[in-house]
Formats: sequence, C-alpha cells, structure tokens
Amino acid sequence: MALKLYNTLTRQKAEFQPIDPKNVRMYVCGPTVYDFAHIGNARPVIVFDVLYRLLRHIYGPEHVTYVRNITDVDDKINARAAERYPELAPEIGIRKLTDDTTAQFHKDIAALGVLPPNVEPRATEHIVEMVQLCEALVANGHAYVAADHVLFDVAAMPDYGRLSNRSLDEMEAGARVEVAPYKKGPMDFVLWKPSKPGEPGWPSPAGITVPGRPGWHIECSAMAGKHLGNVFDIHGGGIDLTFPHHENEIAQSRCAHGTPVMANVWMHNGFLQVEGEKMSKSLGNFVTINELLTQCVGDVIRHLMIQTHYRQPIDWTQNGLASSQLELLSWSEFISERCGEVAEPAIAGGACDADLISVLQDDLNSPAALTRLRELFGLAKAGKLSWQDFLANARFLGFKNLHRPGFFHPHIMGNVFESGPQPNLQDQRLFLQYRSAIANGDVSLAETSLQATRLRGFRLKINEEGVVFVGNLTSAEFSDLQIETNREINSRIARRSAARKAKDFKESDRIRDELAAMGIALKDTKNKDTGEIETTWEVMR
RNA sequence: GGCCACGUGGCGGAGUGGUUACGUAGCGGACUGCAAAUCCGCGUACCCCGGUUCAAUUCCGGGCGUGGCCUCCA
Repeated sequence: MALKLYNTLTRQKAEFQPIDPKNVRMYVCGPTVYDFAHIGNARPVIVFDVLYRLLRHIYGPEHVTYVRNITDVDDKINARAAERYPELAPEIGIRKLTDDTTAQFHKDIAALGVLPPNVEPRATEHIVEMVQLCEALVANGHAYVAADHVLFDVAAMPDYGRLSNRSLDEMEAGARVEVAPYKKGPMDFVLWKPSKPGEPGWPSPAGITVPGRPGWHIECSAMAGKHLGNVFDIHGGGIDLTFPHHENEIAQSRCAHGTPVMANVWMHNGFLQVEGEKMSKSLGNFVTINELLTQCVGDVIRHLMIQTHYRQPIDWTQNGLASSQLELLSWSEFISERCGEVAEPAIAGGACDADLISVLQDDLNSPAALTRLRELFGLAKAGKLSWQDFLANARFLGFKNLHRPGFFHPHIMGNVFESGPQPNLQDQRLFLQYRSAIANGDVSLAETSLQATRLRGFRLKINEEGVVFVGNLTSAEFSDLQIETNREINSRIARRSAARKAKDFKESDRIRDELAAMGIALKDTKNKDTGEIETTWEVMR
C-alpha cells in the first residue's frame, strides 16, 4: 500500500507523490519560545515525528529533510523578557529568554522519544531572507508600504483563502478586528512593521528608513524557502494555524516566487482538551510537558498521544495516562524478562512489520498501528515472533524504555525497612518524580528529588530495570539499598516457602501480606522441568 | 453572525452499507492450599429525528451537544 495523506488544501486523502523521492521535504511550525511548552505543543511534535519516521522508513533516512523552526521574535517574547529581566538590555534579555526556553523545549521533547529535525532554524537568523521576501513582494505589486509598514495586498491574490476555505467577503463581513487606517483592504496583513523603542529592530526593506521587525507569518515563508525551496512536499502544524498563519504563509511564498502552491500537502493535527475542558491559563488547567514528566516517563505521554488519530480531538486525562502506562508496563515486563540482564539493549536485529507500516501509511493511522503492535505482542508472547522483532516495532513507534519495567509501575516499591518515618502522599510523589527524572534523563531534577527525599528521612535507589527502592535507614553507612532489599525479601520468601512446605498456610499468608505492605507482590510458578514450586517477586501494580 | 471539525460499549479508541476491531476495566472458567501472574471465554456499543436502501452506526437532510478558527493560541 502506498502512503496516503489527508490534505487540508483539497480536503481529501490522496496518494503522496514526492517531488523528489531522493529528497522528501517537510516543514512543521515549531514553538514560540517564551514559556514552557504545554501538552498541546507536544501533539504536533509527536505526530510529525511519527510521520518523519515513516517517511524515513519509506524513502530512506538520508532522503528526508525535516525542518521545524523556532520562533524567537514575537510580542509575547518581548513582554516576557522585559518582565523577567528588567535589569538587562532588551536584546540581551530576549536572547537569554529564547535560549533558555529553547533548551527547555529540547529537553522536554527528547523525553518524548522525538527524533531531532534535520534543520531547526531560528527566525532571528533569517531576517535577511524575510527582508528579501518583502522587497520581492513590493516589487511585483503584491505588497505595499504604508506608515512604515509593509502590508500584503490580499486583493491582488485571486485565490486567497483557498486553504482555509474562506472567501474575502465572508471574512470581511464577520471580521471583529479593528482595521488599521493605513490598510488598503481590511484583510491585508503585516509583513513588516516599525519597531517601537525598546523592541528589537532591524534595517527595514522597501525604502523604509526606521528600523523594523517582521510580522508573524513571514518567518515561516523565509525559513521554509531557504531550507526546502520554493515548493516542497509537506507542511504541517496545529489546526488553529490554518487561518490566518498558513493562509498568509501561502500568500507570501506563492506571490513572491510565482508558484502555484507553497507545499503540495498541508497537514493539520487536531486540538486537545484537558479533563473535558479547554486548556487555558485562566482555568488553571494548563498542563506543561515538563510537569507531566515529573509524573511519568515520556513513553507514556507518547502512547496516549498516538493512541488517537492525529486529526481527531483528544481529551487529555489523568485516567488516560494511567491506562497507557499500564499497557506499557505489560510490554516492558515481557521485554525485560526476555532480554534479561542486558540493561541497555543496543538490541541488534528486529524487523519492521509490514502490516504496521501499512496501516500507518493510511493517513498516519497510529491507533491502528498500536493495534497491530498489540497483535505482535500476542504473537511474541506465544513464541511465534521474536521479542526482538516486537521491540523493534515498538521502537519504530518511538517507545524507548521498554527494557525498564520499573519505570511503568504505578507505584514505586514501598518501605522495606520497618522503623522510621513512613512515606506520605507527598513523599511518594517525590519518589515518582525521582524515578521520572531518571527515566527522562533529567539529571538536575533527579538530584533535587534525591536531596529532598533525603531530608525527609528516606533513601532511594534505582536499579537497571527502573525499579525504585525506598528505605529509611538512618545510618551514615547507607551502602547499597538494593542488595539489602533483595536479601531481606529473599529471606522472607524462604521463610514463607518453608511454611508452605509445612502446610502452615496461616504463616505463609502472613509473610505474603507483610511483603505486600512493602509493595512487593509474589508469584508462585511451577518449574516445568523439576515440578518444584518457585516463587518470584515484583513491585506491585 | 460566518466558516469548520467531532459525538462509538464503564473508560480509551479504530473501522465499516449487511459478518460483535483492539486495549483496559468488569464478569465467568482453567490453574492454585488460597492468591498473584498466566491462559481461555464473555459484552451485541455506534447522540436524536427523518430520508435513501432489501439493509445505515456507516450515505443524505434537519436537530441537539462539545470544540476550533474568524482576536499573532499547537
């Protein structure tokens, strides 16, 4: 089956035909860097990561160019920088804010298993290209200068509004925005505007003498043009960007370059709600990726995200996260049993499943891909498929911690020593935060969490499988909790086995309950060869 | 007001003009001293009202509900 994609431009699913199969080009609108990225920002990042992986699979990794920009010039950035760094010169404060926020963004999405794009251009490094675009548009009559602004003349473009399916008449009729007096047409939009004092500014195009700065849309036209050419294959982003952002990008790029399209395929991911409500700062239900990563491993977020088709709305809930985590737990328990002591399986081998690729090729049907992965899981459990093959497919979908089941347990292991303080809810949250920090590779958060728990009288230890052990030894020679713990657990299991042999079930059940109170679950299995009963343990679900 | 999505079993979530996807929870069974884990089995869902059709959850029309854009928010 060939790759089919839904195209907002045509409102149809159609077979994807790359302009050049040796260089498939995709542009996705990235974040404006002024604050922590939220879960809504994570959606396009994950969705188009799946597409990127699929394209690389089909055309070869070296034949795909993925560009995702960083918007680092914006009113919100200016305002935030002035607020946070009032003592710094504006350009220094802005640079610091955008650098820090970009670094944070990278850290957050790395935990989500997202591959880095081939190019990640910053708007401020493409001012020259933006100025050139403005010049070209003024020169060919698609833009005009008024009051030190460069404005796009919407009336000069016959099919303006095609992407968002709007006519100029409708938009003007329904427009709620006040029209600036210098605009020729009410829908004309800004390509370049004069900088106010204290705002970043650059030499202006088109004979404007005062310094200025770019409008919102022009940056993407400039960056896409520079890195992907005047016409490229796929342009993606959130559905809210369809109008005006993408519509205006198209207008600028096409009119500047004289091309019939900017990108052949336009893809838009659906919106996201939180616990049934729209996410907004005023409602106080703003969920940042960073915050989520203190509760769970990035794989869990990814699982929940791709379980819904990218064009469907998602209601993001705590409940959903928990069930995603549970499924990942069962996969990871299987994997860790099979791969044994290989802590960092640089697992060789494992092939991509044709059916999984096939459903993914149907407009990126990631939920169906997950269903296929579940079938593969069943086959692997039944011994009809190697665990490496299953793992390879899971990794293709971006899950990267399946060899560490400890990361997916709903709880961390309970208190294995009986004296001293018992953890309360807040402590347990800290334990989880520590585990997540380790899982997501956040070294500084891990250290902070460790310190905090230490102050509260607990000691944490995490093993290769991601299982966190908690003790409250007060001794300064707190050596190796894991060894202590294993010794403790094994001796209790031995006592229980003896009791069972003696048919003292009251005693054996008592020991099992005791272990359960520590968060340890026992499993009795019959050894197939010897017929002996063997007891294994794991952290409780 | 204009334009546009979405509404599936307890929950999550694909898909289809006629044959109970899938996951999870729940229930029943096997196994077990009892559990847990595992394995096997079970649920006959598609917002409402009309229409088209031999047949609609799936197509068409209307309604209701939720959400998005038209306000530089993915």
